Amino acid sequence: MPIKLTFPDGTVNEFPEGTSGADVAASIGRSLAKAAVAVSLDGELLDLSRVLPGDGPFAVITDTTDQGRSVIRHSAAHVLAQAVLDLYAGASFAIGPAIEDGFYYDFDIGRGFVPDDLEAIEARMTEIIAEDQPFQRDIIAAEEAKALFADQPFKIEIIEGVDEAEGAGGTEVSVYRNLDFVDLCRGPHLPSTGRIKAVKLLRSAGSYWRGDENKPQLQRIYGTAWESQQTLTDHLERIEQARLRDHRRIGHELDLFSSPPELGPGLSLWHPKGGLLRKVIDDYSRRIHQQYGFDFVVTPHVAKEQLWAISGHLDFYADNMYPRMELDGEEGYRVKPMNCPFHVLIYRSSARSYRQLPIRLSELGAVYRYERSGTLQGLLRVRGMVQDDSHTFCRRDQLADELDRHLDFVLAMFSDFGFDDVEAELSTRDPDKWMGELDLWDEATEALRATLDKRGVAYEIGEGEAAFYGPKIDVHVRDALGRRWQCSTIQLDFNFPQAFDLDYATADNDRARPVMIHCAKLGAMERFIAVMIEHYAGALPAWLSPVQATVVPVADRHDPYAATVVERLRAEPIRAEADLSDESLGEKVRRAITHKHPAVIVVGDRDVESGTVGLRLRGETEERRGVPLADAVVELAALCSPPR
RNA sequence: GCUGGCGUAGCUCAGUUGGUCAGAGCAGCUGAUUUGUAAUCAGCAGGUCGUGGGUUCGAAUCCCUCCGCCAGCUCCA
Repeated sequence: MPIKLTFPDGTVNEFPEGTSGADVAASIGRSLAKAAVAVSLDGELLDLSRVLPGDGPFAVITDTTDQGRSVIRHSAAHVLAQAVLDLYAGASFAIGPAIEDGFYYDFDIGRGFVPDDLEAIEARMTEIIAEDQPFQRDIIAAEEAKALFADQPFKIEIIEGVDEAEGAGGTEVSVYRNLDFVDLCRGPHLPSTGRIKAVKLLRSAGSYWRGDENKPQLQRIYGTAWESQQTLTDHLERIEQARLRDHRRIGHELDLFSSPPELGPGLSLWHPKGGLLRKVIDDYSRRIHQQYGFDFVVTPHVAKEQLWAISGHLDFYADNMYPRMELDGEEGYRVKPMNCPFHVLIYRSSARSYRQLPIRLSELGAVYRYERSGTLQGLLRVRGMVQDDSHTFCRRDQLADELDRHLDFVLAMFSDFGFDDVEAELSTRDPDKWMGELDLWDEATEALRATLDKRGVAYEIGEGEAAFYGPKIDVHVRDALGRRWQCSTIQLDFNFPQAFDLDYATADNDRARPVMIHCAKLGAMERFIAVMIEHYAGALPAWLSPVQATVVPVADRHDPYAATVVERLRAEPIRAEADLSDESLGEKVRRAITHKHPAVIVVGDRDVESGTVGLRLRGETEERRGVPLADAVVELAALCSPPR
């Protein structure tokens, strides 16, 4: 019986029974057949050589698509495992998927891999690829597979766990062979190893079996594979570009902050330029919080340990808190890892009425968390940070509107900072770990979903990912290099109102419990600034630049005029500085440009005479001479004005 | 915390069978230069080669400890 395939263009084509994906690709065109790495039938990816089992929507997966590359990388992972098993007697192998931009495979060879190992492995992989070994798919009984992998404990565990993702399911499992190497795998794979045109091993690192730190530690090798040497080279170039944008590097070059070893890991010092940047962001933050109806509060850095017991932090967060401080004749104190208990105490400081709600308490609060040493990462993960934190207390009937307001706020804020590409994750109730009322959870989760839909934000659902005390939305921004960073979180909290027995008087003069929304907008200032630096490669938007204009006199005799220009700009106010150092003009211009100053203003004889300046904005390769000072001021004022 | 890597002047780095190996560029300081848009010239100064042990006639170079940093795992703003 012929099979009917629906092509991506909507046409339905008939093929005789026994037709393979490769046959179909060849019937469409030679170049397509050449670029094909797999096919998809009814949403399922199949090897090119597989006989198509039935009708359905059909597409050829080519090697330049994400899906195609993932097939290449998956096959490369197999070749990696093959090479490691060849080279290291007694090695066991675990799992090896394709990941974004590459692949990895986890092994146990009784020790770690060192760089020389990677070199040897990559050389062996190159041989296997040159041999162009065909990948061959087999379905075998689970019992047979267990015999086949008798000396491979991780594979046995996968088979016994009938892990579909690894090709095991029920009584049968699929395996892929090339030469004498065989691996459990769902597929699909390239027709042969020779189709891996470019591969490179990048690094090794420890990883835990099943991602569980209580299970054995394996050695993971990361690599990347591409359809051509050129795309591999381009990828490596992108990695290098990312390295050049590293906020630690740029932060030092622009003299924004430092983290000297004497200070302690995860702590940072903000130098004058960085301090100014912080101030600009703080000022902005206060303005927009005010516009969205938040009130400002200030709370201390430490509190009695008992407070953290009531809040539940000692039960659930103690591992991330700095240890107790002993004081003579007093109970212990703890440094705050969060601001919530304080804001709750402020709410509770007087009797609340339904008329007062919602109450939105906001604070740029410095918090300290004892993060495990291995997790620290520049300013992206620190132990001391300032959060733009808020806690909103509202009635249940106000919840949907409040959530919508919070999300609107967050989106407006990111947009002001130049991040328009945002994605969210909606975390829902963990059926085994939750507290409170079921219908409130459902209502709140629906409200979160509705506001995401209303604002048109793309989101994924993290089923069961919510903390026990409430569902949440995490908002991620995508930077110029396509990397995703989590910044905001909008989180319902059903625990605090109960733990602190919060209430308000209803219209009927009953007592009701308020709902609480915890929200960090930019998140941690340290992280957000790091993300911005990498996003903009240090060239921050003018309104954020610590120095907005550098005035360069051509010769000493122009210094007084330069000072006048600076004064005029500062009156705007524009953050301007004159460079009166004993350097050549070219050097001063270069210095201003490499320090990413948004505007360079050069003044010489002609400017002094006619009240003009030479203006060169960031990104412009040519200067504009003879611009009247007044015009330049207007232009720069517009350029440098904050969005709110 | 775990695995691997790294740690030489403020910064970027050279220094590989352990024996003038303590160097370069940039930054800094001093002097000269007064310049019209991405590096003016010269001189000077600057490091107990992360820390503490050990091996050796001799260690930046080999071994161990600790500290810090980087990549990843786990976790997460």
